Amino acid sequence: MASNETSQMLKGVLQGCLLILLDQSPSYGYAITQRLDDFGFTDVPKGTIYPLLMTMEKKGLLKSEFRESADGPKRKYYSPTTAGQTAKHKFLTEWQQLETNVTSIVNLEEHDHE
Amino acid sequence: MASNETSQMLKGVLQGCLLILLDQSPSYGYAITQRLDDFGFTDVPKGTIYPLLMTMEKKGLLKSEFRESADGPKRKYYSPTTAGQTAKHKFLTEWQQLETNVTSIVNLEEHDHE
DNA sequence: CACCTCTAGTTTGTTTTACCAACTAGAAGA
DNA sequence: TCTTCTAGTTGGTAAAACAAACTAGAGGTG
Repeated sequence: MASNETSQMLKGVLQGCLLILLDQSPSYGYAITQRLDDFGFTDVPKGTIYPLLMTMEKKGLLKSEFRESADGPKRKYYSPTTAGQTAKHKFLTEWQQLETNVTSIVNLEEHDHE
Repeated sequence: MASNETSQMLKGVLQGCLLILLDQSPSYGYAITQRLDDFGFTDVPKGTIYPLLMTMEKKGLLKSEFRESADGPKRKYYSPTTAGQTAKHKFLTEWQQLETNVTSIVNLEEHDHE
């Protein structure tokens, strides 16, 4: 739970990131948490990831399937539906827009320190 | 209210942006809404901006002062406190972190379309 | 066998924050 | 007088991240 400072800024972004990752390869909650870690999202708690996955499935963005595991309980693999892929593309353009806007404001700040 | 799609992703980001803008030059709610528009945040509703400014003042991040206006009601000018400037710097590093992380995931996606 | 650890998922409730809707009000022009 | 633009406040709602408590399987150690 190291990165709870950026917790508010995560909102909406996490869902988009999951859609991209799961579209690359279907995966399950426990593994996704570890994979997010590789991308700098250190210790996204399971209290965040599991409910999000379930909500996204309810919304019709993801579909899921249980698969047996050799060393532990069953794993619930998620992958994007067609609607999920549409949402993914929507996220990509929205993120780019947000990034552009915020960067232009942040640049104001940086030019002060020259 | 055109950009309510990105509404969730705005969370936490807006406060940081206001701190930067108000540190450049103190301003009041109505004008800030228009200024945000220049940076691509089109039509951030006043139901967002006014309560946010008040909350930030309650938190001690902003201070305010009423000034007369020649053509309308009084204007409440806001500017960052010392705590507000600290929060601004914190936002800058947190935003950079988030941007880096999301970009690395978004890049996965873009490499697929080569 | 009892206990612990790692893996894996669910559920309930809380907090933060953007936003809507309704309201008050001043100044200027038709 | 009425409308429009400017300017701010208040109350309530919805979405999303997160903590905490719970259930469980598999494997190892004392």
